[in-house]
Amino acid sequence: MTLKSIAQRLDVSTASVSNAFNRPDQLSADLRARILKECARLGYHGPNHAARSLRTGKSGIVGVMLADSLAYNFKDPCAIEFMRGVAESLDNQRVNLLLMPGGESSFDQQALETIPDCFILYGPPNDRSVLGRLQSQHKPIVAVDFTIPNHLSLNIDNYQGAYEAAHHVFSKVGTVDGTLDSTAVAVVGLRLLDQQAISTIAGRTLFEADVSISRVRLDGFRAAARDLGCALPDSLVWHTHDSAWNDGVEAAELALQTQPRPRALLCMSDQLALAALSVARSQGLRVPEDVAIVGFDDIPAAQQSHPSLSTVYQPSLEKGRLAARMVMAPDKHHNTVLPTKFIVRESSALK
Amino acid sequence: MTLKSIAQRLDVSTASVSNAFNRPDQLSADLRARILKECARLGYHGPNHAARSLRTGKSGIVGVMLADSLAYNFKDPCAIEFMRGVAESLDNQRVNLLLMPGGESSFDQQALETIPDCFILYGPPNDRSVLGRLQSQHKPIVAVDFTIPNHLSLNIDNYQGAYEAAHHVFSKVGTVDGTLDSTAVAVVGLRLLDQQAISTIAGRTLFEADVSISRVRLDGFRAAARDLGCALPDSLVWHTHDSAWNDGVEAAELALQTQPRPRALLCMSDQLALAALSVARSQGLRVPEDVAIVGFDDIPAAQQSHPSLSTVYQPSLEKGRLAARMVMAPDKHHNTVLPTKFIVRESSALK
DNA sequence: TTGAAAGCGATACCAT
DNA sequence: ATGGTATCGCTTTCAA
Repeated sequence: MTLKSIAQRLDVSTASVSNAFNRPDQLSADLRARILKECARLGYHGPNHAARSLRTGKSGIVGVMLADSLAYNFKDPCAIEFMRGVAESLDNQRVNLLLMPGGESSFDQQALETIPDCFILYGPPNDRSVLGRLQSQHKPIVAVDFTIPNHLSLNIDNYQGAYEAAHHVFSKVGTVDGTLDSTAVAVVGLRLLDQQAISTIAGRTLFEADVSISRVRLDGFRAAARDLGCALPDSLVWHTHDSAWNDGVEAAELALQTQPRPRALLCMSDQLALAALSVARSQGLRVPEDVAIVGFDDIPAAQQSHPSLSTVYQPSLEKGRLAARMVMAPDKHHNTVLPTKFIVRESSALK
Repeated sequence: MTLKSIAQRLDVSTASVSNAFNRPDQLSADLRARILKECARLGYHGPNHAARSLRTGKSGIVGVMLADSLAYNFKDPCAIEFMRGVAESLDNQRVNLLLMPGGESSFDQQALETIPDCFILYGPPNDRSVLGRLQSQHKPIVAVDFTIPNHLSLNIDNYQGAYEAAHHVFSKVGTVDGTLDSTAVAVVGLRLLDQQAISTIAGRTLFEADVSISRVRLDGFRAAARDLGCALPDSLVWHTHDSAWNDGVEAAELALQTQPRPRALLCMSDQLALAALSVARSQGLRVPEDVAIVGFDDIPAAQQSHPSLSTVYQPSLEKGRLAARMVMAPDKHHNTVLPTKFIVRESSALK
């Protein structure tokens, strides 16, 4: 069943059949009705996507490229909220969404990259080469949570959120009996270094702030400490590669092993913080009395945990919605930074 | 940059360039290396997907059609786990995934349906007409959580899980002082009727068991009650249209309003049960002492709630993995029913 | 091993 | 308002 065969059967031109589907104003209502009716009867359900796309150069699909594998992102509550926001905006515009992994890409994968009309990049793709490829297509691109020169970007105010969180924590536990305590606060960081292993950042080279949101968060932490006259030694800042439960557990165990034991843990994601919470509990530590714990993101589970988690709220859903709107109408938008907000809950509620 | 222009620049045939990408054995290693190198230099990143797909009739994409909108499914923990499973299997095979909404579809949407090489249908599509359209394409289809004649299907044992859950609940609260109590248990059901409004099923026409997994669960509940000599009156079985928080709250409020108040709530999803939990709490009811609550699915939040939620575990992740494997190799698979298992936790832990 | 050419299914220009 | 036809970029058969 092709458009052509339909045209022959009805003894009209292919153009008319095509127009019946795509440009109702180009033919009489009568003819259009007849064509559409016959198509339904013969089981022709409309133009083939590949052919139409080849001819028009458009696909009606927005590509959402994730930083790494799809499976990983389906485990990340922030990514899920983000995708939900994108889906919501796109649904409204009757546009479709192709999820693309940002890992190493074979030739077959690369062919995929030619499908979408525009791209939302959720974080810098693991495979750095895709960036150049996408740019060479000259299609709209929106970078989320990072920046690409000469393209729209959408970020959140990591610095401010981190600053507020750290300010709160340091002012609670940064001094002991009025004297500065440089061992009071440890950080469970995420992707601060270019390594898989969990370790402190002491003596290592950090990612720069322009490529790593974690680095920005760390800078926020540090600034708050400094402004309060406190210190945040590198030897108390831990790096993890993934935000997965196991990494959080391992890093939290190491962090809480330090002598003297830190009185607070600043975590760079709620997932890490939740894992830390469970480590603290299993070590018989009271939260927040023995150790305060603060997260980042404000995923749904943060409110539901016990104790509930103090954290930095970021508007993941709204970020997704906006990213979709931006990429659909790039000319009507500017680079944007969405606000974040520190939320005090039980896990840091020291008097 | 097209394959043809590359061929001209290098003074070779288009066939050779194509072969360089697709069939290394069809040309000398030297020539291939030269072609690939020049492509990289000139910024040709491989064949255009639409053209290749038009020509070969394959796309390297698996379509995952959800029952309704994408946004709705990104809110459903089961759907997310399922998609994660699919993504995991597909990642391994270097195949890609196109998420497709199963709601009402415009012509543009219908064009999308011609892209994938095969389809996973996660629940019966809201728009019933897509089923016929997909079938007429003669591509592999796997139906998940429902059945299509002459196509592979993958289900879970809803009946057994529901039976176990209800058996547990009725044997705890089904009799009072040794006499049968037909008001002991209410059901918060999901999509039992073809209506949006929340109501009991008394006097209404239920979906049949072959199109509604909820109906199967209800049948399991009923059978367990019957086997224990108890009753499950239609007037205590509530229907909701969505598994969203608000629906759960509303249905639970109505259910708990019945006089005498039910001693247990059998909910058809954990989302509904969690909402019921919160209703019970806000009414000052103790769970499980005043009212026991049981869910279905065993989403992650079920263990984390307080009290933790008794529920029927279903292997959503594994279901996704298997669905992907089935659709990629339909001949090697048969219709499958995955087991479910009732898990007792605190919300029904009556002695 | 390489090249020429047909054709995948649709669109849109240009005639009529 | 309708029809004829070149063309989108690529794959693949067949011949050289």
